Amino acid sequence: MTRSRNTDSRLSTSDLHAAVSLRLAHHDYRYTQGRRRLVEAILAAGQPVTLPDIVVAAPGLAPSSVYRNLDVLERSGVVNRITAGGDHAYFEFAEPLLSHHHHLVCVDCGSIEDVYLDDELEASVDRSLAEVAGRAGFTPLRHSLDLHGRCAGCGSG
Amino acid sequence: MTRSRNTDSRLSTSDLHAAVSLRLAHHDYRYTQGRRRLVEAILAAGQPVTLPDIVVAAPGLAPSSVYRNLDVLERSGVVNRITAGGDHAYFEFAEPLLSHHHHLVCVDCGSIEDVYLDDELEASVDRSLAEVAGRAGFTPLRHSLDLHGRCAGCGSG
DNA sequence: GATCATAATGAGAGTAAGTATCATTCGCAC
DNA sequence: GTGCGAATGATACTTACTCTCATTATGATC
Repeated sequence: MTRSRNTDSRLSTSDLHAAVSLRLAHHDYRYTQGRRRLVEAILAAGQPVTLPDIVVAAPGLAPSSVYRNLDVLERSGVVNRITAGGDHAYFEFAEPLLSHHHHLVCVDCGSIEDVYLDDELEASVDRSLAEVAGRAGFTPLRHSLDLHGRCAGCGSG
Repeated sequence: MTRSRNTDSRLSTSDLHAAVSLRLAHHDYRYTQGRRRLVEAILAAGQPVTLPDIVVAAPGLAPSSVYRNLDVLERSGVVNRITAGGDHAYFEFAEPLLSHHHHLVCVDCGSIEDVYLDDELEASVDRSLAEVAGRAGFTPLRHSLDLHGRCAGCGSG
């Protein structure tokens, strides 16, 4: 298990709840018990999770509510949806609740791990993307840079 | 409509068919009439397309066969599947049938446009990704660098 | 703390992208 | 031309996700 900046970049639980509450309030959403438990399930995972992951980790949560609330959290900028091609979408905290990072996506098992690149490269990427976006009349919101391959568990087969 | 290197980076139709035929043969697949028409529909689009795009453009093709054949083409390295979160997956020719590029993904309408970055930046990205992949015991196959935002048609709203 | 308007919940029905099935047809080798 | 295995395509199926709606929780106001 590689130790990444992931662990360090997390807010404390109380800070996280405060930040989430603020963002939900800004969109006129309530921070209910179910949403709090959902946020804690994602926090506890420490990596991108699918709906089944969440329901297993927090059996009291109804799948339909989890789907609905993941949508609410995404709309409020609390959570990002990662659609990497597997059966399920993955969810993780959005910036700046989790600092800017990218993903190692395993083409075999579908697992997703967070990785961090140095700021200089990120800046170059943003500059280049801004340039090509400008040419296309495209308004950038965020970029995603994922590495697809085989995770340590699945081997290089 | 922005003019990109997209148009220039395409092979001629006959070269494309030859390359596809080779790749299919290498995987013991036949290059049938239906697969040929599918390839031509993707070529004619000149950008990533969904299954409905293909079926509309080539009404003679049966959806079930198109799905199956897109799978065959993906397995043979002819086509890449892009899952960007919309309702449908997008398909386009894989490298080197189409030269290495990235995507502008519209968060409103879901459309995907190809863009090209300079080789120096690509090299830096690859170096950095190789480094973090190595630390995680991850075997890289390819990277995807997509810019999410709003396309010229959807505005900055 | 009680009341109330409104939002959230959750069980289940519904939707639709994509896959599996299988009898028929096609393509290639001989 | 014959024959065998692969490809086709209509259809049934699977399943991730969404919608519905009666019930319940939430937070503001008194």
